[in-house]
Amino acid sequence: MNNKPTIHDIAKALNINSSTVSRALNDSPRVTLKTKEKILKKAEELGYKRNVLASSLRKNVTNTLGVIVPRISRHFFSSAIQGIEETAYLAGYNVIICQSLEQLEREQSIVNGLVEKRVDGVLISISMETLNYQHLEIVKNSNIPLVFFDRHCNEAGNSNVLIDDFKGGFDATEHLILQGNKNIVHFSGPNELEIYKNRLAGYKAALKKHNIAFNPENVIVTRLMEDDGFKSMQTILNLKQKIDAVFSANDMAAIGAIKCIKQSNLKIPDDIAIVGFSNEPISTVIEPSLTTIDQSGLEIGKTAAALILSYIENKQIPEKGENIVLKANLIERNSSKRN
Amino acid sequence: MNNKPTIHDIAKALNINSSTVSRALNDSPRVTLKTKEKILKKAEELGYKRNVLASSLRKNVTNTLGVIVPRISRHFFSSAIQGIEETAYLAGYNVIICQSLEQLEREQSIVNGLVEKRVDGVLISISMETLNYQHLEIVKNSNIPLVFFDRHCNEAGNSNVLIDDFKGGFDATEHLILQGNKNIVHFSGPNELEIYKNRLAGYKAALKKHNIAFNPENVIVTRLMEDDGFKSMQTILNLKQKIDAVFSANDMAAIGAIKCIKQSNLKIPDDIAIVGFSNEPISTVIEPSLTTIDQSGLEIGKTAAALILSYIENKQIPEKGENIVLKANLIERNSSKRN
DNA sequence: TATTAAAATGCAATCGATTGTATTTTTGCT
DNA sequence: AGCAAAAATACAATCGATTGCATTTTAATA
Repeated sequence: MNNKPTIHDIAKALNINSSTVSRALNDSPRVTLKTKEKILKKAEELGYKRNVLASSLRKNVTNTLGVIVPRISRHFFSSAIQGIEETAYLAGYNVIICQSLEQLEREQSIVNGLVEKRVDGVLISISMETLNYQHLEIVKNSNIPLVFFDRHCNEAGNSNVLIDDFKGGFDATEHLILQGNKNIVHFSGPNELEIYKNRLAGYKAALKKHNIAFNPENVIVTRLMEDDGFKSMQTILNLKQKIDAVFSANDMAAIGAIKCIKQSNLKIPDDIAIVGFSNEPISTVIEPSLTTIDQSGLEIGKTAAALILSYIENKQIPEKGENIVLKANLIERNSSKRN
Repeated sequence: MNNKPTIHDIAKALNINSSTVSRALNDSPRVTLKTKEKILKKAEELGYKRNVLASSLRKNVTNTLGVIVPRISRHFFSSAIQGIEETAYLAGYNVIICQSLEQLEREQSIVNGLVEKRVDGVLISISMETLNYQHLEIVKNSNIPLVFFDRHCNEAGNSNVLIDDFKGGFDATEHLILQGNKNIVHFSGPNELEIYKNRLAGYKAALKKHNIAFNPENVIVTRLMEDDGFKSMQTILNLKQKIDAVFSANDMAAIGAIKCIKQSNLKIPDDIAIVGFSNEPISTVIEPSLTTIDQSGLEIGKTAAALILSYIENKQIPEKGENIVLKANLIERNSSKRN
C-alpha cells in the first residue's frame, strides 16, 4: 500500500523491459511513439512518480541548491531567498534553505549536511561568527560550486555576488556631509565581515574627500539589531560632545536610533540626521522616512543563483573566482534632508 | 578526482567488508570499538562523506520536509519558515522551500516535484488561486503526511495549524465598536480562503452582538496588497456615506489605507480608526502605530513542524486530521484608540 | 585442551533508475 | 523473397549504502 510503483512495475504490466520504460519516461528518441504512449498511459494509470533519489544517485546530480543564511526571516535574506528560489525553479532546481542563526557551529554542521545530500551547489551568506573558513573547504574539495552573496569573506579565489558596499558607504556619508553635517557617527557591524569593513571604508573616504578628520570614537561597533541602534544612540546623546548625523550600516539599527531620538524629543533631521543601509520596506513607513542605500535582496538572490547555475551547467568552476558587484544607490528620504 | 570515497573504498583500504564499515559509521553495536575507531580514522583520512542519496533510497526515508508558501519574502511566511526550519533542524531534518507565487499551476508542479523527491512530509499554505485540492491527493495517496498552516482548505480530514481567525476578527471588530465606531468597513481577501471567511465571520458576529446591522457593501474584497488597501480607501473616501472605521484582514492593506488617509489630511483614529491583522513588524513603526491581531509566524511554523514530525516519527497519519488553533490576540495601538 | 555459546565480521540481495552494449525486430531495397 | 541497414528493444552492470542471514573468530566453560 505504501509501495509506490516503479518502472519495473510498469515494465512487468506491459511485458517489456524496464530500460525501455525509463527511456520512454525520459522521452528518449530510442523508443517508438507507440510504445511511449502505451507506457505513459500505464504510468498514469498506476500513479507512477519517478523516484528522484534513485535517479540522482545514478546520475550523480540532484538538481538541488543548498542555501545558507543567518536568519530566514530577516527581510533582506528572505528577499534573496525568494530571488534564488525563483531563478532555481525556472531552471528545474530545488533549494534547501538552512539558517546558521549567526552560529559558526551550526554553519559547519549545515555545510556538512549539504555535502552529504550532494547538492549541486551552495550559496552562502556567512554568519557573524564565521571568522575562519575551514568548514567551507569541504565544499570546494567536493567540487561543489560555492557562491557567496552579501556576507562574503576576504579569501582570494571565491565567487561573490555583492553590492557595492564601499560606494554605498561613501554615498551615504557624502550625502550627509553635503547636507551640512560635520560630526557624523558611524554604526558599524562586526569588523571581521567584509561588508562592514567596506561600508566603513566608504565612510572614511567620504570624510577624507571633504577634509573632515576621521575620529575613531565616532565608530560604534555592534551587531546592528534595532536594540543596538537604540542603545548606541542613548550613549551618544549622553556625551557632552554633540554630533549632528549618523550613518548606520543597516536599517534596523537606524530605526532603533530614530526611536531613541524621537523619545528624547529631538528633531530628525534638524537635530540629528540619519542614513541607513538596505532599504528595508520599513524604511518608507517610519517617520521620518529613512534615507538609505538600496540593496535589493531579490536582485542579489537572482544574480547569485544564475551565477552558480552557470557553473553547474558548464561543469566548470572558474579557477580565479568571479566578483559580481551590484549597484548600491542612495535613496534620499526625510531623515536626512535639511531645507 | 571528483569521485568521492565510498564505504567500499574504506573497506578496501582496511581489508574488511563494506557492511562492517556501514555499521561502524552508524555506530552499530555489532562492531567492535577497535574496528570502529580504525574505520572512523580511515574515513576521516579519506575525507569520506556519507552519500545520503544512497542511504535514503535504501532506507526509504529522506529526512526532508517540503514547504510550500505563496511567497517567501512576505514577513509572515518567512517567520513561519524560520520556525519550521528551526524545529526541523533540531530533529535532524532539512527543509526544501518552494513558493507558489499565488499560482495554482506552480503549486501543482511543486507538489509533484516534492513527491518525486520523496520528502517525508509536506507543509503547505495554499495560494489564493487554489480553489480545488485535487493536486494534493497525490501527497495523501503516497502516504506522505500533509499539514496545512495558516492558509488551509475546508476539507474534512486534514490537519491544520491555524490561528483563531474568527476570534481575531471578532476581537478586532468589537474593539472598534467599543471605541464608539458604528459604521465599520471590512477589507477582506479572496473569500474562497478559509482564513478570510473566518475573519469575516468574526466581524459579522461582533456586529451582531452589538446590534449593528451587517451591510454587505461594507465588505471590500481584494488581494489585500498595500496598494489594494490604498485604492479601497480612496473609493471609500469618495462615497457620500461616511464611515468611521476599517478592519482590514491584513496589515499591508491597512497600511495602504493609512497612507491614503494621511494623504487626504484626515486624522487617524479621530476621523477613521484602523485595525489590521498579523502584527507585522511594520505595524509598530507606522504612525500612528497600527492596532492589529498578533499572529506569530514563528509560532505557527514551529507548531506545524512539530506536528508533522510527530506523524512522521510515529509512522502514522491520524485518520481524522487534527486542528491546532493558536491564540490570536488583539494588540491595541494608536490607530484605533480614541480618548 | 576440547567444546560451545557468543561476538564479530562477511556475503549478497536490495532500494529504483540509468545507460553502454547486445540482441531482436522492422524497414527498405533489389 | 532475401538481405543489409536501421530502428527498437532487452540485458545487465552500476550508482552507494543498508541489512537479514551465513560464516568466522573470540571467549568462556568444563
